Amino acid sequence: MRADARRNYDKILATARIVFTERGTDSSLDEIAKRAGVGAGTLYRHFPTREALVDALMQDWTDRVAADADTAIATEAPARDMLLGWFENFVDHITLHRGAASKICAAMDDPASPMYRKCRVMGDANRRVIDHLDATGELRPGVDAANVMRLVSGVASVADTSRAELDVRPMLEVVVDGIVRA
Amino acid sequence: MRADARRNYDKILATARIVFTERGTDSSLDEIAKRAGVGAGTLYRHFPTREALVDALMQDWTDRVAADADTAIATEAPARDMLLGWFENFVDHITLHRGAASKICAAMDDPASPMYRKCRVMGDANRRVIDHLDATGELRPGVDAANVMRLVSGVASVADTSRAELDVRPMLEVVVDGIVRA
DNA sequence: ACCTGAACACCGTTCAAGT
DNA sequence: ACCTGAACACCGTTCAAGT
Repeated sequence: MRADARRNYDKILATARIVFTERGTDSSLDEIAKRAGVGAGTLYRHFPTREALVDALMQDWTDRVAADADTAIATEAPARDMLLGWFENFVDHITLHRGAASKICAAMDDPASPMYRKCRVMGDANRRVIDHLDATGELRPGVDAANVMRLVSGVASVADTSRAELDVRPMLEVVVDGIVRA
Repeated sequence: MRADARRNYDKILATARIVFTERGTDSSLDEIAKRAGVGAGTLYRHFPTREALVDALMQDWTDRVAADADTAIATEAPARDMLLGWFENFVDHITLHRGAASKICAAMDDPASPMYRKCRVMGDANRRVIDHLDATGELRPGVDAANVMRLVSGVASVADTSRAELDVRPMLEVVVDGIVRA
C-alpha cells in the first residue's frame, strides 16, 4: 500500500470512529469523507460498503470480547454471575456505536456480509463460555450457543434502538435463568 | 372527511399493505404513492411519517394479538407450553412485514412515536398473560412484563433482520425457561 | 496506483398552483 | 378542503480527469 493511501485509510478510519460515536453507524459517509479531508471516491475505494467500514472498526472490540470470554471462564464466581457479567460486557461492546448491534444481528447469519468473520470471532468466544458452562454441568439441556449469541445480540439491539436509556440487566437476567440448569 | 380524501386514504393503505408485504416497511414511499395513483403530497397529508403509515397497518394485528392473549390465558396447557405458544404467535404477527419488528422495538419506549399507542395495546396483552402466570404462582420472582415484551420483540427483530430463515423457537424456549418458576 | 470532485440516481419532503 | 407534481435537499455511488 502506497504511503498516501495508507495515510488516507487511517484518516478515514479515525474520522469514522469519531462520527460513528457522535451520531451512530448510519451517519452520512459523505460527511466522514469531508471531515477526513478526502474525496468521496477515496472512501469508497477503501471501504466499498458501510459494513466494510463498520467491520474495520470492529477489530478493536472483537479482541476485547475474546479477552472477556477468557476472564469469564477463569472466574470463580457462580455460573449465574459469571454469565451475567459476560453478557453485560458483550452488550456494552457491541452497543459502543449506535446502530452497530442490529448490523451485527444481521451479519451474524449472513456469510456474505463483510462483518461475518468478526461475528464468528465473537460467536466463538461466546461458544467457549457456553461450552465451559456445559463442562461444569450447569448448562440447561438443549441450549445452543448460536442461539444464545442471537438472543444476547437481540437484547443489545433493543437497547441500542430504543430512545429510552434502557437497563439491559433485567432482560439479561431472564436469559441467564433460561440458560443455567434449573 | 371528504369522499375523495377517504378514497385516497384507503387506496394508500391498501397499496402500502401490498408493498410492505412484498418489500418490507422500508420500501420507497414514492413507489407506494405512484402505485396507489396519488401524488406524493397526498400520501404525506394522510401519513406525515413512515411510522404513521406502519401504525395504520398495525391496527389489524393488534386486535389479533389481544385475542391471542385471551386464548393463551384460557388454555389448560402447562405454563411453559402456554407461554411458548403466545410468544410464537406474537413474533409471527410483528414480523408480518419485514422491518416492522425493529420499528416496534424502537416505538415501545418512545411515547412520541406514532406507533406508541398500539405498542401499548400489545404490551397490555402481554402483561395480562404474565399477570396470569403470576396469579397461578408460576412466574419467576423479579420478572417484569415490560422486559418480557422487550425481550420477545428483540427475538422477533433478530429473526426479521436476519438473512437466514431463522427458527425462533429455540430462542423463545430459553426466554420461557427464564420466566417460569424454577 | 491512487486521488479528486463533479455528475448521476434515488428518495423523502415541501409547496405553489389547480380543482 | 383536498390534490397534483414539480422543485428542492440530501445522500450514496460512479467515473473521467488529474497527479
